[in-house]
Amino acid sequence: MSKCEQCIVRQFNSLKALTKDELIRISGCKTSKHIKKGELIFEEGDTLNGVFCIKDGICKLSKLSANGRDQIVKLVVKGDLLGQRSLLGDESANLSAVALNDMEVCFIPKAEIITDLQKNSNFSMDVLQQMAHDLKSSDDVIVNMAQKSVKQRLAETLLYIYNNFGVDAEGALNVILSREDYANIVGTATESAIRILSQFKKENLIATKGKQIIIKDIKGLQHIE
Amino acid sequence: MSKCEQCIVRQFNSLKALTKDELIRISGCKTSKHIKKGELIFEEGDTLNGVFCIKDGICKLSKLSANGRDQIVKLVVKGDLLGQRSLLGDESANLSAVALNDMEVCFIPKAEIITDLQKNSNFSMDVLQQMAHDLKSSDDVIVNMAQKSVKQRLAETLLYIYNNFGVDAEGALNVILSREDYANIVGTATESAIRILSQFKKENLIATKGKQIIIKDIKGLQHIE
DNA sequence: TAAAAAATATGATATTTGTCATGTTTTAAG
DNA sequence: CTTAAAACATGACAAATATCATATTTTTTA
Repeated sequence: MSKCEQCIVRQFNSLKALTKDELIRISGCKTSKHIKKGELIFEEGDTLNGVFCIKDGICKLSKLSANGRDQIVKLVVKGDLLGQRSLLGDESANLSAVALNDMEVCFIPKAEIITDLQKNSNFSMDVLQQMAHDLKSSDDVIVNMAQKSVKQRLAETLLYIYNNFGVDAEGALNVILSREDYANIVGTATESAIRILSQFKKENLIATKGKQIIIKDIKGLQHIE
Repeated sequence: MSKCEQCIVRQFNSLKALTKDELIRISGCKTSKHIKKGELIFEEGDTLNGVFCIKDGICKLSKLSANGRDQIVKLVVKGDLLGQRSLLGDESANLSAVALNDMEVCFIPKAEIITDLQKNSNFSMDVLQQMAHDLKSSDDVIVNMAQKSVKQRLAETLLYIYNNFGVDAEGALNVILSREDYANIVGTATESAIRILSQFKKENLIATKGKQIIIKDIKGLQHIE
């Protein structure tokens, strides 16, 4: 079993604010887990007894809407922590988490995190900052959802993925999503997402090869409409 | 000048977790402010050097979208704290705050809050819980924006105001918003908001008298579409 | 590998929502 | 109190988006 105090991933999240001793203690009670593509990590309504630290892979956080459609609220990557909110609020999970590719995650029991939050103010301040930042992003997403067209939102989603997750050797986006996933991020019908992607392709903004998407004209995508 | 340690309002927010000594110290450096209806409290991009504690009144938090329209992200009431996020993230304000009626607010300098967050873990845990809860609400708003029709969102907004801000002696909503404000909450054109409110009136879901709105059929509004 | 299932694609059409125009009512200012 | 400005209201039409139908392609399963 790998050790937290030697894990590079923690540099990307609030765990970096923990002391060596705290990390060693966490290391002793954490569990590692391999999760396959498509697998459910937790579901809306589940009680989470700890947080997940993503060592590798990507997953989507989504919520079932009253009309029966899934809304993807966030993509979570290597280095992110998952489930702090439910833990802090002492509420059941508000979102479901599903792996988009094979993942490596560590599970840290609730009690450990709470203890450290109470004792180490560097840690709690870091978590607070992280959450303040998340709240700001959420507000921005709300504004985009409310004020921008489906076409603009889809273009921004492509650029978001491009900027945050990068491309492979052929220039294709590293995150592979189905058209349905794109529709569920943007909040539209799957057919609409397919149609708009086809249109982007005709207009030479992107190129596609199966599920792979290559961004060809960043400025064009930035200036939709 | 009133004293924080005797102020009832603090029971509604995280300041309740402060000790008596901390409250007395804050009391000594806070400033009170009267804000008139329609006045700007702070604007997107402003640097906030503290937080506002709302003693009385209601204000709207909004953000200017790229298309030039304001999106109202949240309504803030008596007891709420305003501006923690910008303070924590050390970023400029992401939203503008405008008073919807006459307000009484106290301004607490940044340094005081930060000190208490670092020294009093009860306080920081309470703020963390509050933010976790806010993040959950934000996710719910995103899902609603993305998946529900304008009509449903407007109905939910009316119910939200009804449930959270109550009604006066005649049964009219306590919060008085313009049709434009409603449009900016829901993320639609002002004309569309007006049209839908007219329709609700025809269907006997609400009654209106100028800007006043009386909710007549809660279940009807809950089951739009 | 063949068959079944799922994902992608596209047309036709209905519904929702936005925009522009124009009139009326309410509110604010002098 | 009168007038100007703002807010409200509604019609006509345009644009965006959803829905349903039906192929085609890709992926999965047996």
